[in-house]
Amino acid sequence: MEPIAEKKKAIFESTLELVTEHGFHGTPMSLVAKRAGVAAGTIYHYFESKEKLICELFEYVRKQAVEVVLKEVQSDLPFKDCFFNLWFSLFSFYKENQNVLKFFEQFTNSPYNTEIAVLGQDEFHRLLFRFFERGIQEGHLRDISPKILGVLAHSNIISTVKVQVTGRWEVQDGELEVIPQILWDGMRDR
Amino acid sequence: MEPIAEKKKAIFESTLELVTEHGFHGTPMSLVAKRAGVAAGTIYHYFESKEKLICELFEYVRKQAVEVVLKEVQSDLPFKDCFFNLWFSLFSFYKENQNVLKFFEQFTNSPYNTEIAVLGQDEFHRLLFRFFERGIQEGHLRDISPKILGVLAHSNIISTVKVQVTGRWEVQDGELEVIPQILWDGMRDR
Amino acid sequence: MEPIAEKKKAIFESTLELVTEHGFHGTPMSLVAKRAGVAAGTIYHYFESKEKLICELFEYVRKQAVEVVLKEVQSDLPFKDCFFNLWFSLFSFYKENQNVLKFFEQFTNSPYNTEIAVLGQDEFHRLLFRFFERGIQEGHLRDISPKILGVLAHSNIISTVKVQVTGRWEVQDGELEVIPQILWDGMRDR
Amino acid sequence: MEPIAEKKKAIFESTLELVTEHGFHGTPMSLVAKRAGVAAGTIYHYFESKEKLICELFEYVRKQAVEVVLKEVQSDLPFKDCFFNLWFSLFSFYKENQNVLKFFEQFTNSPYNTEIAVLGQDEFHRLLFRFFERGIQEGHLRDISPKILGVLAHSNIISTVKVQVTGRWEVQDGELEVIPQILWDGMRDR
DNA sequence: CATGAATGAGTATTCATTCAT
DNA sequence: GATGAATGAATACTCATTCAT
Repeated sequence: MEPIAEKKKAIFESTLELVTEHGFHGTPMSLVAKRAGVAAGTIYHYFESKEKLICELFEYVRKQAVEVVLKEVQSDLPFKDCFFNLWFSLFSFYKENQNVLKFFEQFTNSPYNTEIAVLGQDEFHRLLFRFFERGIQEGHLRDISPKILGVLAHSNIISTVKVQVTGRWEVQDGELEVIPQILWDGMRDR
Repeated sequence: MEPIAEKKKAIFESTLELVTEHGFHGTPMSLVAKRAGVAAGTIYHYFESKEKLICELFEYVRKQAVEVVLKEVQSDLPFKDCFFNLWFSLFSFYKENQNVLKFFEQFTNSPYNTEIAVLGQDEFHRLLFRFFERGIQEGHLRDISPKILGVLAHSNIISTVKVQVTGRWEVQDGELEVIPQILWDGMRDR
Repeated sequence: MEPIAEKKKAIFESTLELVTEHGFHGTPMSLVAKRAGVAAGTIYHYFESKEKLICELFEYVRKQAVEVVLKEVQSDLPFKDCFFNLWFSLFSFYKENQNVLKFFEQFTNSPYNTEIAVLGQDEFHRLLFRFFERGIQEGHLRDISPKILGVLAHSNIISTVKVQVTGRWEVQDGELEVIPQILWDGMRDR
Repeated sequence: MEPIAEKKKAIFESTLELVTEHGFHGTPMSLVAKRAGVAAGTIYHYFESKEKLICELFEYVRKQAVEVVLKEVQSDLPFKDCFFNLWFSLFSFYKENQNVLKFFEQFTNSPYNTEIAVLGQDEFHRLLFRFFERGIQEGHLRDISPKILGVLAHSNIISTVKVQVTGRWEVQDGELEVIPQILWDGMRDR
């Protein structure tokens, strides 16, 4: 895989910032170009159209999330440890990359999002679902569709990030650790 | 409270449909007008601008969700029953009004959403948070910020709706009931 | 001549104020209506269209100027006295009705002004020109086209009003009287 | 000073023609573009908005008038000769550029005209007033505010142009020369 | 007579995209 | 590859005018 051209990366970063701040429509190509330090026409050497740019940016950013999941899921630790590690890793990732999170949500609910209409077609969710399948098969989790477990877990993480940011929720000592515990206690087999 | 003018309502419905289908930018006022069966200029008798229309639509739709919550929260049933009733009521509401759900998510992540930047300023969340506060005080739930409990519960419901729709998850017999149970088992005091 | 209906007059006044302040285009009929205290539709009982309203307002206002001229021109005083009286009367009229003056100038240079493309077709200029013709015939003024004398005199008056207002010219004692004197000294026969 | 871009000039010319013919409101940007031979959007590369276009056109055109004045005012001729030269130069300028004259008057009486609310803030009037100040100091003219002398002279010139055009005044032999003479005879010191 | 909701043609402006340099 | 001037289709919004009440 060739390393991403420097300008291409600059365009990605510029787009990410602008879109999370002003939305897709509030982000004209001319602005993307200016902030990336290139000419408007240059963008079209790297991307067919605005739509393609947005979609490729989504792929680009999602890969980062995939890597976070991949690292924890491949570990040899017992399932429960993997589970908690995954929770905290993803939490930290979204917490430290809030514009990535915002971009995901904007994209998901936009008309750009066509391909991924079907859940589980992408690497991120495939990994996630397989992980929860393992948890079921190893007898740690309730025997319910791994899809639902994965989605519940993911939304649990995202909500926690968002409530900390927009909810102005001041986390008390040890309070954060309770949240994945809530999730685990709910999903574990009984 | 005066009843909403017929045309105003038609404009609301038309906007809701179009925006959930094509996004804010993909929804020109001319189309809104045509589908509502009014002239373009007529919209501006009822709404100052497109932005105002979107925001008022949000208020209009949110009220519907508030009523669902209100009904369950005011009941005299024991907390646990309330909890499950609330879960299923909101689930049904979103399931039957999928475009409302989609509109919420689009709006929340759009630049239109300014006022509600702070969680808990609106009636919906106030009710929700108060309900979970009650659960804590009555000793049913873990002693953690009711804000986080409320948000977790809400995202749990929404995710369930979404996974059924976009995840093409075929619910098995009795499988749906497990989900609020997961939530409850996780959050209940121990 | 029937007295002008009260509402019609209110519409005239409202239009005059708004047009002098915001121009023709900056004066929507709805605003005219609101300031006149009538409904938008009511205007169309009195005036065929916006254009007609503007033109009739022009006639209405011009009549006031005509009366000023008429009064001085009909007097039995010697020509020179008439001349100075006319100068001061018109000066006072414009000074005290600055929005009339502004409206005249706006109207004259607007596309509404069609009919009066030819100078001297209207009562105001007819009176003016006849007065200067008398001055020539009586041997007081240079023998040059009375049209040009009339126009020069009128523009002299208007300029004096305008320079006092926009020029922030503080008139010194006796300085104002010099101006018609300048005019007279220039035009008188020699 | 860089030379004005060719397209910018074309836009200026197109605007001048259309505005003098149909007024500001009667001149849509699309027409300006078409007559200038550019695309509608192109105008916005050179001008922020219609308002800016109008205002810059005013500056552009006023410069031409300033140059006419400058040339005559700087001359070493005796004051009286300068006076008559200035009169005829400005007269010719307005006569040959009637749409410039019309544009000036439209602009002056429009809501676009904000800055120049105060007389004498602009180069044109500064030059004019200084010239008449000289005439007073050299003892040629009556000792009255040079502002009023300047404005009277200017309006005298403009009126002459207008009366020739709209008044359908056929100038007789030697008749035109009388007009600046009238002005001079009125203003000269006695 | 009076109202003001409704109309819809008209317009300034934006912005994704192209292409000559 | 890179530029940015030029394009023109698309769209939010205004406002003169009408007409049912």
